[in-house]
Amino acid sequence: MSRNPNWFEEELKLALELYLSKDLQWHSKISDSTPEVIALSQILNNLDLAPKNHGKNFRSPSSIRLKLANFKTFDERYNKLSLANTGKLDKEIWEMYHAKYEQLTEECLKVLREHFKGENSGVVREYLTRLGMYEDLREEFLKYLKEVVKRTKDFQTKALTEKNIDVSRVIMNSCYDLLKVANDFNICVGYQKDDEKKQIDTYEEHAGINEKPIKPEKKIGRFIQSTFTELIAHNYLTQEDLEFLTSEQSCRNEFHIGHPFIRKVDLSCSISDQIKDANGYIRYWKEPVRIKEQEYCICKEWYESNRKYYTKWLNRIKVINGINLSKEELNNILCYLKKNDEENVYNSTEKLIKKFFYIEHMDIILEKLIASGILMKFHDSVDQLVIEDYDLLCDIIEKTRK
DNA sequence: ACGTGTATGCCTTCCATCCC
DNA sequence: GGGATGGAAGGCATACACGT
Repeated sequence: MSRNPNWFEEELKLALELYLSKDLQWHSKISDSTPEVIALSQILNNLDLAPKNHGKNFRSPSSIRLKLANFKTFDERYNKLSLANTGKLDKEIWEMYHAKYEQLTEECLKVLREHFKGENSGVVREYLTRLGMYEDLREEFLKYLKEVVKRTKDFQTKALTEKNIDVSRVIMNSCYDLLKVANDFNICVGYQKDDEKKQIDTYEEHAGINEKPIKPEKKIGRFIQSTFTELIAHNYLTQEDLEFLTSEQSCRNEFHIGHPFIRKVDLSCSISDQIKDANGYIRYWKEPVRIKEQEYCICKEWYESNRKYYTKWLNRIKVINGINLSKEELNNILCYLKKNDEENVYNSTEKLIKKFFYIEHMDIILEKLIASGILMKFHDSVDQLVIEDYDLLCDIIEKTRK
């Protein structure tokens, strides 16, 4: 591949302008993805000075960074040499302009007006605006845009407490539209990166009244790994649970998966064969977990359709094994809650503590029932506790029955 | 010299197809 | 229709090449 041409005087002026406009901290953190570096690269690629049919690496962000590093060599603010082998012209341009930034800016504007032939959108426009190519109304506009976004978000928060679900939905959708327009504008003027756009998308799925914005769920595999490790860390699994999880039939019934949830492994032998099924296909994650002095591998064959079964089991384990109560006592509390619910009698923290005065730390137990999703505080009130997951409640009553 | 791009291989996730 | 099976595709870490 032919070598890129040496830097032209005009290009060096633009590079030096960027160099001088930034502080030492900025220089210490630049990379090929720094917006100003990208912008300058795009500008240099669109000067009519650039040779036709130049290679794709012509004045790439990497080369811009290198040129900036070259200027660093001359900079007295750095007490050590940055890069040797700087160009002769680099030195000349540095000597000519490093103490005359205002004059350099004028020169750069002249270069751009005469030689820049490219598009001026996004980061490039921002860069040119900084140099004074355009009047900057952007700053002013962005200030108002920020205020609009802030107020829109306030509306969203208020919509969460709106009692009429249809009204809530209409407000949420309108807010969503507004935020999307603001977001698109921010991206268009290079104020926000493309990947930050996702934050707005989560609002689209918002269901309305009394529900938190829906966050994208962890992928099933990661979800299993993180929550199961949490159970192990809290020592929630009993010997009986472990036997259940190593049984193919039990796991098929409970989780609808085709392999035992966990499989005992022998660390003295190679693990690679122990994570395979009878046909030699890998069905377990290779990193074993340690539970009660025994190593186990976790089944990796989880699909999104299994999530509901696993979550149900997980919540049950968290309540039954995570609340320090006998099954009988837990059953009493849950039956009482169920009965009240059926008779439209409301529950409150105070009332339940009073009723179960003989159980220690009833307040903590109620918090755990809320955390597990069985109960919820209606409109964040401690005075009114309602059943959030009736099925889970009944499921646990069934499991704790004598 | 060093950050970035690319290739590689292993591991994980998910999909298409088969079979009961 | 739904579970079992095989394998494709995706994800990720790592090594290495590249540019200047």
